Amino acid sequence: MSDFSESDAFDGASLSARAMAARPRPYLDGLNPEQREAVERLDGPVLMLAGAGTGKTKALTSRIAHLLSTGSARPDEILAVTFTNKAAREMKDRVAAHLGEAVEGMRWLGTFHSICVKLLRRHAELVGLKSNFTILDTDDQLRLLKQLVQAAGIDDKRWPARQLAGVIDQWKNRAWTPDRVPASEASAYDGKGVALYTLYQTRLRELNAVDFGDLLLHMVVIFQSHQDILDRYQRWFRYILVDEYQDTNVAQYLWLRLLASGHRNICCVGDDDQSIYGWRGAEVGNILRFEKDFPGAHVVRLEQNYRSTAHILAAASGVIAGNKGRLGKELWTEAEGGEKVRLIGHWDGEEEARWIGEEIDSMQRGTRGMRPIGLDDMAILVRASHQMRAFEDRFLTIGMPYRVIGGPRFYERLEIRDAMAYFRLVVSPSDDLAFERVVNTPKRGLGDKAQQKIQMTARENSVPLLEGARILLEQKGLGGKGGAELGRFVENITRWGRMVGDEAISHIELAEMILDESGYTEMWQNDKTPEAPGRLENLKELVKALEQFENLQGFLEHVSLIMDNEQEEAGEKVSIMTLHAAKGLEFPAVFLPGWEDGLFPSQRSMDESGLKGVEEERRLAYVGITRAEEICTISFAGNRRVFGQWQSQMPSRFIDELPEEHVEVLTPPGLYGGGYGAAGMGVTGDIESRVAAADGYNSPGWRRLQARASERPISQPRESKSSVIDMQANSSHTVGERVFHQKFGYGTIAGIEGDKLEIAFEKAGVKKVVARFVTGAEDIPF
DNA sequence: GCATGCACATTTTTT
DNA sequence: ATGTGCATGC
Repeated sequence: MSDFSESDAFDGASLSARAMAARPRPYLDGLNPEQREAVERLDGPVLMLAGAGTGKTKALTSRIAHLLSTGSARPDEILAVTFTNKAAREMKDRVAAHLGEAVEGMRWLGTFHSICVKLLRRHAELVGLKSNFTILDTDDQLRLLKQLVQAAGIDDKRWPARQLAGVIDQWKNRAWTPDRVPASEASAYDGKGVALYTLYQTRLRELNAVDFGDLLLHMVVIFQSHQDILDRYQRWFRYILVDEYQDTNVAQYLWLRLLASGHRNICCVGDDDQSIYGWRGAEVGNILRFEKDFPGAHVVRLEQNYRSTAHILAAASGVIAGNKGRLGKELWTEAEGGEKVRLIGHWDGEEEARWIGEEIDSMQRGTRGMRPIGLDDMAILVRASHQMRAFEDRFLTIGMPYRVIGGPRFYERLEIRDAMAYFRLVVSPSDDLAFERVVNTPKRGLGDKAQQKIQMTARENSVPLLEGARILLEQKGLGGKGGAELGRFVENITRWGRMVGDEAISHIELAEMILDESGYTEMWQNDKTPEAPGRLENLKELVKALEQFENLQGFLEHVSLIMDNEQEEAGEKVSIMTLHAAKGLEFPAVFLPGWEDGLFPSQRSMDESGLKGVEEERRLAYVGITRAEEICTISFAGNRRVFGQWQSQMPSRFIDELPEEHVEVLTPPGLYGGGYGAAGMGVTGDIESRVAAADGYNSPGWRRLQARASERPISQPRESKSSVIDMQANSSHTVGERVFHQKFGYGTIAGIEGDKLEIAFEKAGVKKVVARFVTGAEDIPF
């Protein structure tokens, strides 16, 4: 058991601890034996191997409840780390459900990054920073690196700054400071990687800024070089809990190991079979090595699944069994019955999207004698985001409501970053990155030349850019329109800066004033692109978000780490997302399209990481299948447009790994039956070789699919019926009318069929769209 | 300083 | 196909 000599507070608290322990523990009810073990074994290292849908969060939150109610730790003595804000919030909510207000005391429940910010603000001076350092997002980071690359006289065409950013990130993920980068990396970025990394870190220090990677890295450095500080935290954090341990990188691992090395009361929860972030530095090795790192560790396996049918679990198990070096775990369920995993092949990607659209429609209406499934309970999970396009196009055409999960997040949007840069500059006039971002946005006639002059003046006087601009103007170094505009800009920023602490104006009014008087709002009002109205809407949202903060500084402080302000629009919708984004979610009905070699598993992953790459892709397949509760439909297409070129596709190798007895092969309407030639309209390329490729493919599923399909006549897809254009249709639209569509922008109506409009879009080409998704162009409020 | 055209690449993504 | 980033020309 654990080493209690460390804990001086414990004995004194034992009376209250005993009293606490005597209280009922409702949170233990409803746990299965394994969960209960994971909850009750508080001391010493514990590895909770929690398969998909096995009640991991329940066990984790019950464990926290147990720690608190047995008096083993006070709320602020528990360090509980997650990867995402969403996970942290969920954990907090669920602990609150057990314990009520006590969660508020859990100051150390959060993401790796948010906890490190708190710690680093306390000890910033140890790494040459002030405690009010700013956190750069990836955008700022890239612009900074671009400047350094250019200053070093490097051809950034051959050596893009983006690549350097990647290299540095990977190094930081491995907790390598510039002086610790191993010699084997010397050739990185044309041999100049390490030098530029050094330069970059110096520049960050000058700017009193850190990037995301630094948050962890700096704390590891501080812990490693200041034993006294480490000691303090080792004693303070009496219990450590880590969620999604399989996703930790080296820096995070070192950070945890340092903190846990005293009492070793660390409980890591994870699933090696769901490690899908190797490409961004996660080390599956961390979880595989746990028992070596923490000798005597107790391993608990949660294998009873409460989510999916037996067929779905068997299919997932069948696939993941192909991986080597697993910790070993097999999901099982008490639930009986259920449909087999469904497998279907299509002619091409568009056909696949059309079929899935129809399938969703029929599931929603409860045809085939099944209970209807709501759109919110269905999801399409793709390997790569470009696959989403086919579905979006199709759904817009048939009027199927959908939502895309992931994509650019609120605070990553252009207009939000611009607005934030204005706020940053007003609050801290020395924020050069913010200055650069907005000095010519909206256009103020300040191009490269003018900006270089500002840079030069600032450098000569060793002052920030804003101050440099002021000096330049005093020296009459910039005339004409640009000079006048710059003068107004500098004067405005200064004026707003004085208002920051002013009682007479709220920070919300100030924010509105900044956006209006800078001309930023106006810029978007004059913009006629389809995105403009949305951007104005987002700016309003941003100002609204300010209400929850006392002042601008407080707002800026928080926003840098909380980038997940996903607001949920109402209404039943099918979800479309990547497999990565789906981790942790579940849906009664799941569609897994695009199971073709090269797409999934992705060619790039295989090329770059070989067998390791395939194994990570296989885990992705496992994650995908285990998202489904009742119906899981896997599909692939024989032909797909890849980078604008038609390519014939081989079904994914993972399809062959599905256990046949748990799979039902569906027959697509009129597909392979007539052979390849008959259906090959509009398809370029070598048909013979595709037939040969298909013949060479001998999986049971494929052969059965071909055999069954050949018994059926070829039916035509519905949409290809010749379109009767009815000018008299009872529609509020007329042919020739100019209209606006949220997604496709402006266009002219070319034809009307019932409730569908055929529209020639200016940008997006000719599309058929359901009429209610379209407004008259004049109705758009500009 | 800005608009237009051409080469280019193109997975997955949190903080 | 399609968007991005850069170079060229006005």
